[in-house]
Amino acid sequence: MEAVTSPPPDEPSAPRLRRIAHLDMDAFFASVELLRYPQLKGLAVVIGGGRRKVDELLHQSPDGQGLREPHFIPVADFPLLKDYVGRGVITTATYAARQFGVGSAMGMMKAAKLCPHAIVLPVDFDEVRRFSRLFKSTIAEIAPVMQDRGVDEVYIDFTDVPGGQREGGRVLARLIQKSIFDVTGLTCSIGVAPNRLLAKMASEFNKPNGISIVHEEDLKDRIWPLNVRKINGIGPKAGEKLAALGITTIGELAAQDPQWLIARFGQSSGAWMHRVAWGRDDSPVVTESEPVSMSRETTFDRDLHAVRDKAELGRIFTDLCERVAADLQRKGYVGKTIGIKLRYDDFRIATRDQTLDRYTQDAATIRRTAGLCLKRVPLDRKLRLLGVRVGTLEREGEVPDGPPEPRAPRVREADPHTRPLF
DNA sequence: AAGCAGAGGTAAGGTCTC
DNA sequence: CCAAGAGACCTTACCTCT
Repeated sequence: MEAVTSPPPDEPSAPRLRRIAHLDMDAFFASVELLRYPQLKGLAVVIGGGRRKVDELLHQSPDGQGLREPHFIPVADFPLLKDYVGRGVITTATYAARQFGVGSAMGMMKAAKLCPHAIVLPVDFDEVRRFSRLFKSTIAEIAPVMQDRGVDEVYIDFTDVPGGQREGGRVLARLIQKSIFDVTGLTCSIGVAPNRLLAKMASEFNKPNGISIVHEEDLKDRIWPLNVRKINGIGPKAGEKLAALGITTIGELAAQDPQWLIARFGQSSGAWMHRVAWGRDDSPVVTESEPVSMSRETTFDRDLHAVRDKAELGRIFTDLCERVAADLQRKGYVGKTIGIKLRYDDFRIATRDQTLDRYTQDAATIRRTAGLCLKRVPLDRKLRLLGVRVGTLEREGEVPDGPPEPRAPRVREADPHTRPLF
């Protein structure tokens, strides 16, 4: 038996509890922009969805030569406003702009009306990604079991990290918060709880720059009073359906008979709803995962007609295929299921796909297969969006080679009234 | 010839998230 | 005529094989 040289970081006699953290960067996109352009602090700023034209306009010098710092243009002062921002949406807005009712996913035109003096900035995705990598690597050095959840969010398993048990995780959360601020100058909010589900809700309790600790026994007091929409996975549709059934809070959801929920939401969703309302979730923090699909899609500047705008559509289509192919090649993946997506002028969506008998990352193959998909979809309405997707991905080089028994693709007949157009 | 059950794949649509 | 883009996952239906 060797002598104890230093005290263990956590209470030695206490049982080790599962402690999961959810970390959310505060107003990430806007904060990154403000770091770069501090002169905008306190002003109404809307950050646009990266429409190419907005980007061009803001970075173009007045004489049309070369790139420069973005102009700070109030949205109302855009020349040919509609041409530039007509179909774009706001990614995020600063608090000063939010006061006017401007918010995420709102159309730019609407934002222009609500807050004409707001400054428009294009999203600088490279810069956002740079800060994303920065804060994530900072976390990973302290707590290696970390799961990506988009650019500004992660889950962290505190259970076996030194300090992860102290004060329910508060000590480690503080350390991570401080480290991120030291490295990036950005603040974040952290929730620590027995599982991911509760941690995600907890991280919202004390924003911005806050820490919130939730224990099993807090369920009744702190979770059940919340609206069901606070549950990650209950969106507008399910929220509305629950409301129509007279269920508003998580507590009311928890009070329902599981079978009653299953009868209304299906086996999987119904059972899941009951589980999460009781705060139950044993999903692990997954440190790495493989992509399932890659896609490219674009909304046109104006609605396009399959016949009249055939040439333009064809160019866009080819370009999308080439971009997906380039993405696959750059990231080292091949895929087997080729699909298209289109959105009509009335916003209805149609998708078609076809599974090949061999994996590919080749633009021409993708283009050819996607073209077949396109023939199976009605093209009598104008289109506003076109997308190309490649699914059933495998890492390049690790592909089970060739099909044992190539099966003829089961393809539904194209509508006889629709002609293959491009 | 018809029927059933279960597994696994394919296809289409939908929901949800950031 | 306000309403992006990328990705994951679910449900339902249908097909094939055993």
